[in-house]
Amino acid sequence: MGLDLRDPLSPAPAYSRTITIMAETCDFAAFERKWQRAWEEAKAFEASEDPSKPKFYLLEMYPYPSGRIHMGHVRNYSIGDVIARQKIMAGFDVLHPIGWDALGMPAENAAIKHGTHPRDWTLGNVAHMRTQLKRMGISYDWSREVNTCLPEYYKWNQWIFLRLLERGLAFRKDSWVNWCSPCRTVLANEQVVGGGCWRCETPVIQKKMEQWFLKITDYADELLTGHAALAKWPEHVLQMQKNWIGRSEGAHVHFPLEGASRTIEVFTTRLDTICGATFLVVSAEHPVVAELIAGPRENELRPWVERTVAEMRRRRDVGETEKDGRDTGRKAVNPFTGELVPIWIANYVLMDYGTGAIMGVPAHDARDFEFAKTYGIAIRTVIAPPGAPGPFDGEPTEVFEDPGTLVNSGPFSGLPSAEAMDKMGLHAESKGIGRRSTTFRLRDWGISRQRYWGTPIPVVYCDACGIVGVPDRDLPVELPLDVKLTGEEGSPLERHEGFVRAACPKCGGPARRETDTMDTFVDSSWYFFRYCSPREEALPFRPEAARHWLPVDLYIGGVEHAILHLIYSRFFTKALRDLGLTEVSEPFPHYLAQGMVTKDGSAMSKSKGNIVDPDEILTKYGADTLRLFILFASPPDREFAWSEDGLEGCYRFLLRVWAAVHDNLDLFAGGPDDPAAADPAGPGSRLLRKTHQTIRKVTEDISVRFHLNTAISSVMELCNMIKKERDPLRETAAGRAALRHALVSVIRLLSPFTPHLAEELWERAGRTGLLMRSAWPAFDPALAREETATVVVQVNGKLRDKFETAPGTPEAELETAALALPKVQAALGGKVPRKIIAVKDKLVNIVA
RNA sequence: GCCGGUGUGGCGGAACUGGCAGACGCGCUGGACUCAAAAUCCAGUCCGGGGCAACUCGGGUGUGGGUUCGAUUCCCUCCACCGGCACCA
Repeated sequence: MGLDLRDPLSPAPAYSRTITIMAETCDFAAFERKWQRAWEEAKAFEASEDPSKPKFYLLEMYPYPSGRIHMGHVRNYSIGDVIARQKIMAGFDVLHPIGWDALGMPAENAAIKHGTHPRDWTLGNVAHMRTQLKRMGISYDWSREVNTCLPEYYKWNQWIFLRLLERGLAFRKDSWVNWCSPCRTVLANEQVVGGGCWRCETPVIQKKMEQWFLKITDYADELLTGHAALAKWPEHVLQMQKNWIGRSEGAHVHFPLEGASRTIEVFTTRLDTICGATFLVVSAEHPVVAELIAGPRENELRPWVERTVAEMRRRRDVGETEKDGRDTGRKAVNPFTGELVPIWIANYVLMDYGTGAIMGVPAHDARDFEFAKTYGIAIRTVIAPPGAPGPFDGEPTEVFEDPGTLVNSGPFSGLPSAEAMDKMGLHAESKGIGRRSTTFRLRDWGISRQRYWGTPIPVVYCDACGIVGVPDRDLPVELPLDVKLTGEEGSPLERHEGFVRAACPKCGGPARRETDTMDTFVDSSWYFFRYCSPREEALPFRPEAARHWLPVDLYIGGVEHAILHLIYSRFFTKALRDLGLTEVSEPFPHYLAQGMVTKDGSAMSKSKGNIVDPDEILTKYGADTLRLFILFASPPDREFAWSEDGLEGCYRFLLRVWAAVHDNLDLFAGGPDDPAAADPAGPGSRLLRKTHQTIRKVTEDISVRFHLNTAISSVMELCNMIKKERDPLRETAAGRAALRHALVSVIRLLSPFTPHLAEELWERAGRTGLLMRSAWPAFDPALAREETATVVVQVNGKLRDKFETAPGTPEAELETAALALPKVQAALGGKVPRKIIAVKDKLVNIVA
C-alpha cells in the first residue's frame, strides 16, 4: 500500500495512483450531504408499525432549543444512533423520534433582553438545531417531531391536567414555597439543588403562596416498589430516587396535652425508645405553638418564636444550625409510661416532615441528646447495647443509636428492638393512642410558575362557582402572543386584560382566568407517549399506538435528571395508567445514563470557557469523524474527555479505511461478497477467522453491553490485519475472497458509527441499494472458532512459558506437555511438583 | 454523618465467568520517503536491572491485609476523588 491520503477538505486533486487503483478524494462534506438526502428520500428511518417485525422504541432525551446543540447532545444522540441503526439492520421496526422541549424561561429572558418574542426566538432555535441534527446524520423519524410550545402539544398538558383535577390529583394549596428572585417564579422541591435554583443557583427564599400541586405523593410507595422493575437502571440513579422519596417506617403516637382535651401527635421510627422520651419538641412553625405559649409567658416567648420561624424559613435547606429552644412550661403525658414530660419549642424540628412534632429521646438520638445536654433535660437509657452489663439507671454519657435490648421499659423490657417495635405498635393500636405508619420525604409537585412562556393552567376563578376547570371543548387555552415582556415582577399574563377576563363555564358569569403557567417538566413527563401518535387530535395519544410502542426499550440521557424528569415521568405514566390511557406502569425499563463531556478536567460550560462547538468540528472534520471519536474515547456511561488529538486519530482511521477499500477496489468487480469462496483452511483463514470474531464482538458490544468504544477498537484491529496481510493474500483466489469478505464486513460493521462513509464505500464497492436497508452481518460460529488454544504455563503462579494445542485437549495431556518444556524444567530446578492445576484451553500451573 | 460510584502506562481507555495485565487510539522515540517540512508508511514504546543480540531477571492495576494453585476481578481495612441525601425524628 502507499496510497496518497490528501486532506479531504482541500480541493479535489487530479491525482492518479501508479499502482493499480485510481485514488478518489475522500470528500466527507460531499458524501455526507449526499447520503443524508438519500436516506430522507427513501424514508429510511420512518417507523413502519409493521406487525411482522419486533418493535424497538429507542428514546434519547429531547433537547431544550437553546440555540445550538452542544457536545452533550452530540454524545447522547450519537450513542442512540448507533443502537438505532444496528437495530434497524438487525430487522427491528425501530421508533427513534425527536422533538423539542420548547417552553421555558430562557426564551422569555432572551425576549426581554433582545426585544424578540419568545415564540420567534424558540422557533428560530429549533430550525437551526434541526439542521444541526440532520447534519449529524442521526436516524430520526422526523415525521414524528413534536414541539411542546405549539398549542397542538400543550393543549394535551391542559387536558391531562383537567383529568388529574377531576381525580383530586391536581389541587390548590396555600403554602410556603421556594421562590427564586432572578427567575421571578416558584420552584418545585426537586428544582432546588443545594438550597439554590437549579437553573441560576441563586439561593431560594420561602414565600407563602397559593399554588397548584400534583399529588405525586399518592404514588410515593409505588415509585419506590416500582424500582423492582428497573433492574436495568444504574444503581446510583435508583439510589438517588430512593433517597429523594425517603420512605420511613415507624409510628404516629398521640401525647395528651396536660390540662386540655387535645393531643400532640408525633412521628417516630423508633417506637422501641418511647419509654425514654423525657420531653416533647414541637417545631416553631407548628400551629399548636400559639396555644402552647398563650398565658403568662406569652410576651416572653412570642418574639423568640417569631424570630425563630423567620430564621428557619430563611435557612431552609442550608444544613445544620445550632439547636435553640424554649420550654413552654406546658406538659404532655407519655402514653406508654404515664409520665408528664415538658413540651419544648425548637428550631431543629421541621414542620413539613412527619407531624412537625417529635418525642425527645436523648439517650438514643444524637440530636435529642445534644438538645437535652444544652438545656439540662433528663436522659434515660431504655436500649441496652448487645452484651452491655448494666445497670442502666444513671444518666448515660453518650448516645446509643443502634438497636439493642429494651430496659426501663415496663412490660417491654427484655425485648430486642425489632420485636419491641412490633409489640409496642400493636399495643398503641389496641389502646387507641397511636398506629404504625409510613412517612415519606417526597413532597407534592408544585407546578405553578409565574412566567409567561409555559402552558396556561386551564382553570378560571368564578365568584359564584369557585375554581372551575376549562371544558375540554374550549381547549387549548392559548397563550396570547400579544404580551409585553418587561421583566417586571408578576406574570405578563396578569397584565393581559383579554386573557384574564373570562366567562365562567358553569354559570356564564364574569370570571378571572388563572395566569400561572405550568412547570415545563409537565411537558417532558409524557412526550414519549405523544411520539407514538404525534398528530392524534382526539386524545394526547392513541392508546393502541401506546400499546404497540410502550414501554421505551432503551432511554438514553444525562444523569442530571435522575430525580427531576425521571421521577416525574414515572409518576405521570402511573397516573395515565390509572386514567386508562396506557397499561404500562414503568415507561423506561432500561435507562442508560450517559456520562459528562469534559475538557481539561471539568465539565464543558460557558463559565469555564472550555466549550467546543460541534458546528466547528463538523465543518472541519465532518459528522462521521466527530461521531466516531465521541463514541470511541470512552464507554457511554463514563465521563468523556474531549481531545483534539484523539479526534485527529479517528479521522486518520477513517482515511485508512477509505484507502484500504480503494486499494482493493478491483476485488469487488466480480460480484457480491461471497464468504463461501474463502477457504477456512486456505491462505485467508486467519483473516477469515478474525472477520467473524469481529462481527461477533461488534454485535455483542452494541446490543448487549453498549460498549461502543470496544466495538470500534475491534474493527480497528480487523483493519490492521487487513493492511498487514493484504499483499500475500492478493496472490491467491482464496486469499482474495477472504480479503474481500473482510473489507465488506468492515464497511457494514462501521455503518452504525460512521454511516455516511459506510454508505459511500458500499456504493463504491459496487453494491446496489442502501446499506441501511441491508441486513446486519451474521457471524459463523464455526469460522470464528480458534483452531488452536494458547496454554500458558505457570510455575508457582509465575508465567514461565506457553504452548499451542488443539482446543479441547484433555488436562492430563496438557500437564505432560507443560512438564516437558525446557523453561519449565529450568524454573523447577529439580524440585518435584507437589500439585498441578490444569485448565482446558487455558493454563497449567505447577506448584512445587 | 448516611448512601452510591470511581481509582490500571505520559494520556483516553481494554482485559466479558478468578487464569498471558496494558487490546485499540493518542502522545512520544527511531527509521523510510523528501532539498526540507507537513502528510503518509515501517518499527518501537508499563517501570527497573543485565546483554551486541533473537533475549533474560525482578517489580507492577490507589493503601494495607485476607481467601485461592492463581486476584485488576471475590472479602475486609484505610486513603483519594466524584455524585446524591443530610437536624427527615
